[in-house]
Amino acid sequence: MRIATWNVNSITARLPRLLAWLESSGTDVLCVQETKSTEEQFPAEELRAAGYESAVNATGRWNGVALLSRVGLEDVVKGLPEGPEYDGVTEPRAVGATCGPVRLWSVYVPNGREVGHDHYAYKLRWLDALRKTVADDAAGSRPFAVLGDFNVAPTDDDVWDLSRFVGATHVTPDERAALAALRAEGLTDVVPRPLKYDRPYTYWDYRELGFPKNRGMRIDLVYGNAALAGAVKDSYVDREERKGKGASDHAPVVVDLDV
DNA sequence: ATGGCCTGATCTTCAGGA
Repeated sequence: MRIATWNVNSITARLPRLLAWLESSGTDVLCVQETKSTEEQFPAEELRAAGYESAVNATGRWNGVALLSRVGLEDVVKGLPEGPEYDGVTEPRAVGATCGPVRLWSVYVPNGREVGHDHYAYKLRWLDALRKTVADDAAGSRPFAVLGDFNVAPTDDDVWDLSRFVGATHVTPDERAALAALRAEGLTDVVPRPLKYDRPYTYWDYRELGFPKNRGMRIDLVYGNAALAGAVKDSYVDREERKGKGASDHAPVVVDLDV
């Protein structure tokens, strides 16, 4: 079984590439982030024609997440039950479902903007709400994972030049502690192998030739419980999908499971 | 070549991304 996560940066703009990639990669379940769509705009019919059911949590031009599955889609939960609001709004950043033998969450963790910003405090509260939401499944015996754009680089090796991130979000001790607390519930960081160079970056800024210069970050993560992590046969970053015209600024992270 | 982005909506300008 092949599962994957991909921040597509607009599912409408990415639809041709998304459909082509689903077919070429043979992915069974894809966790999608940044749909930048309403649920009405979401291309569920096109995906259904390609063989995928959709579970969508999306409200408009910002955020938006989905689960696409061709192996079943049951017990859908939209949003974190105890998730915090930002500016009085509960943003669409999480959706969970059971897809055949595995239960998965697709998440888009808040960016944080700047250390000390209200959005940064919101990011930390959001990660704690995620931890509480997944604790039971993380400790359970059914294969389970949280996949998505975590907007945190877990280690110093997960950014292309640490000196460029002094004082910035994504690398602070508090953000990394929030990931550690998530792992402490029983989740393992399933680190993919890079297809090129030595580090498995998943995001490269559109600006300043970030991708050609391999100025990347590993912020799209797969956190699996023991049953899922133990079933991993392979995992890689499909950097080929970051190439060319009409690419997202994130590449898919693929995980092959023997389940 | 010493610069260099992309998206959708508020739409020729902006917020947000990280």
